[in-house]
Amino acid sequence: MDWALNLERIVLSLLRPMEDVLPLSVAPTMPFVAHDFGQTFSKSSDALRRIRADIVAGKLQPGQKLSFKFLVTCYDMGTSPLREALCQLAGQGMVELESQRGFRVAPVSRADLEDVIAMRAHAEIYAAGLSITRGNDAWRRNLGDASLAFTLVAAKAGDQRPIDERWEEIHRRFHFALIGACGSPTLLQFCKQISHRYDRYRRIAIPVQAVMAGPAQDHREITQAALSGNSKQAQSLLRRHIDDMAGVVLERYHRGAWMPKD
Amino acid sequence: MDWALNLERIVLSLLRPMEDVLPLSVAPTMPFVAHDFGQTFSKSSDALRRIRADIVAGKLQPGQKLSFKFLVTCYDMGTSPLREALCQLAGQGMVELESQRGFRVAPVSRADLEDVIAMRAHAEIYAAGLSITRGNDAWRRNLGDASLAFTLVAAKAGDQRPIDERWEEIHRRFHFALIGACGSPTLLQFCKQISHRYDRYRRIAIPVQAVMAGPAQDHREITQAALSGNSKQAQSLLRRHIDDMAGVVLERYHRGAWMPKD
DNA sequence: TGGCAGCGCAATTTCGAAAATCCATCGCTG
DNA sequence: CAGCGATGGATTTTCGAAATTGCGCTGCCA
Repeated sequence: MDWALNLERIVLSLLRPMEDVLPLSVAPTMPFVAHDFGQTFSKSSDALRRIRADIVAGKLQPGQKLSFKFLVTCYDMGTSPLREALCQLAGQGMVELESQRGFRVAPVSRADLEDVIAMRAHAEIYAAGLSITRGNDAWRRNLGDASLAFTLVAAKAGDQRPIDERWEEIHRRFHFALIGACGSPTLLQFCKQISHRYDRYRRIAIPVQAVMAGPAQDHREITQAALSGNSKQAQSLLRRHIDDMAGVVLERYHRGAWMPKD
Repeated sequence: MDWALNLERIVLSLLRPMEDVLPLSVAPTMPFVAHDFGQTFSKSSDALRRIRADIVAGKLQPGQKLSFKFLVTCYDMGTSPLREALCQLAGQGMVELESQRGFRVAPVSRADLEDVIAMRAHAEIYAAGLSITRGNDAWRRNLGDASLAFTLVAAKAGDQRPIDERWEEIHRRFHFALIGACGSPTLLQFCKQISHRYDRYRRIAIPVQAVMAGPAQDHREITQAALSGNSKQAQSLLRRHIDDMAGVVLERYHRGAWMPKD
C-alpha cells in the first residue's frame, strides 16, 4: 500500500466539505469555497449551517428564545434568510416554532433523548446493513479512509481537549461513509437529521475528547467487519457502539439534566 | 354497541383536522377554524398546506418550475410566506431547491418511487409493531373508528369517482391511527413526510376510487389483527397491503411514466 | 382586594422594493 | 464559422418598513 498517496487522498478528502451536512462553522462560508465545489451558497444556507452548528455545540442553549432582534445582530443579516433557516431547522426538530410567538431552540428532555437514540440506532443499523450489501469498491475505499482518518485524530485516554468542529466532522464522516452505499437518499437524509439531534446531546454530555477514545477501536472493528462483507457482525458491532455511547450520554443527562434557558 | 353514539363520535372526529397533516385543501384555512382547534395559522402554514396538497393532487406537476411570479398570483400572498413554505417542503422532499435558481416541484422517477415505497414500508411496518405493543384503550377505540370510517367511504368495485381530499383524509387517518401509539414523535413525523411523497405517486397513478376498493378489506383485517394484539400478523398483513398497492402504482408508473413539465 | 377590559409596547409576520444573480442573446475575435 | 466575453432582461434573494398579533400594565368596577 502506498502510504504517502493514501495519506494525501485522506487529507484531501478531509478538506472537502461533505455537501450540506458537515460544514459546521460559525464563520460564514467563503463564496469562493462554495463555488469551487460546485455549490452556490446563499445567506439562508449559511444561516442554516451556522445556527445548527451553534445549537449542536450548545452555544445556543436548549429552550433558548431565538428572537430576530438577537439573531440579526448575532449573524449579521436580515430577517428573511434567518427565518428561512429557522423554518428548515424546525422541520428537522432542531428548533421549535410556535405560530405568532417566534422560535426557540428545541428543548431537551429524557423522552426526546430516548426517542432520538432509538431512532438513530434503528435507522443507522438498518442503513449499514443495506450499505454493506450494496457497497462497491469506491465505497470500501472511502470507508477505509474515513476510519483511518478517525483513528488519526482519535484522542488518547485522558485527553481533556474539548471536542471541536474538526473532530465532529471526521467522526461524522466515518458514520456516513459506513452507510453511504445504502442506496436510499431518503434514509440517508433521515440519518443526517437524526444524527444532528443526537450529536447535540452527546456534545453537551461529553464535552471533552477523553471519553471518545474507546470509539476509535469500535470504528476499526466495524470497518473490518463491513469491509469483509459480514453485515450481521458489522451491524451488531455498530449496535453495541451506539448503545455504549448512548448509555454514557443518557447517564450523564440523568445526572446533570440541562435546564431550558430563556 | 351503541351504534348512533359511535357514528356520532366518528363523524365528529372526521370533522376535526388531524393537526398539521391532514388539511389538504386549496382554499385558505378559515381563521376561526384555526382558533377553534387551538392552533393559530399564518399565511406561511396556509401556503405550506395548499402547495403540498396541490403537489400531491398533481395540480402542480412533477418538475414544474415554481416561480414566485406564478405563485404570488396563484396563492395571493407575498413572497415571504411562499418562500418559507417552499423551504419546508424542500426539507420534506416535495420540492427541489437549487440555490439562486429557484424552486421546482420534485420530479418523479422510478428510482425515487422505489425509494419512497421501500422507506414507507419499512417505517410504517416498524411503527405499527411498536404501536400495537404499546397502544392503550384510547388508541384501540380510535383505530376502530378510523377503520370503520374508511369502510363507510370505501368505494364499491367499478366506482369511477375521482379520489378527492376527503377520501385522502379518511384513508390517511386510518394509517396514522394504526401507528399512532408507536411512542416516537420522530418516527411519526418521518411516516407523515414519506406518506405525502408516496401519496403523490399513488394519486397520479390511481386517480379513481375503483382500484382502492380492495384496500378496505385489507384495512379491516389489519385492524382486527392489531386490536387483538397480534402484532406479527398485523405487520405481515400491512406489508402485503403496502406491497400490493405499491405494485399497482409501480406498474402504472412504468406504463405511463409522467413527464416533467416546465 | 380581586378580576377584567382597554391600552401601549414589543415581537413576529408580511409586504414591496432594492440588490444580487442567472440566463440568453448578441457582437467581437481568432 | 466557432468560441468567448459582454450586455440586458428576468428571476431570485435580501432588506427595511408597515401591518398584524401577542403580552403586560394600568385603571376601573364589583
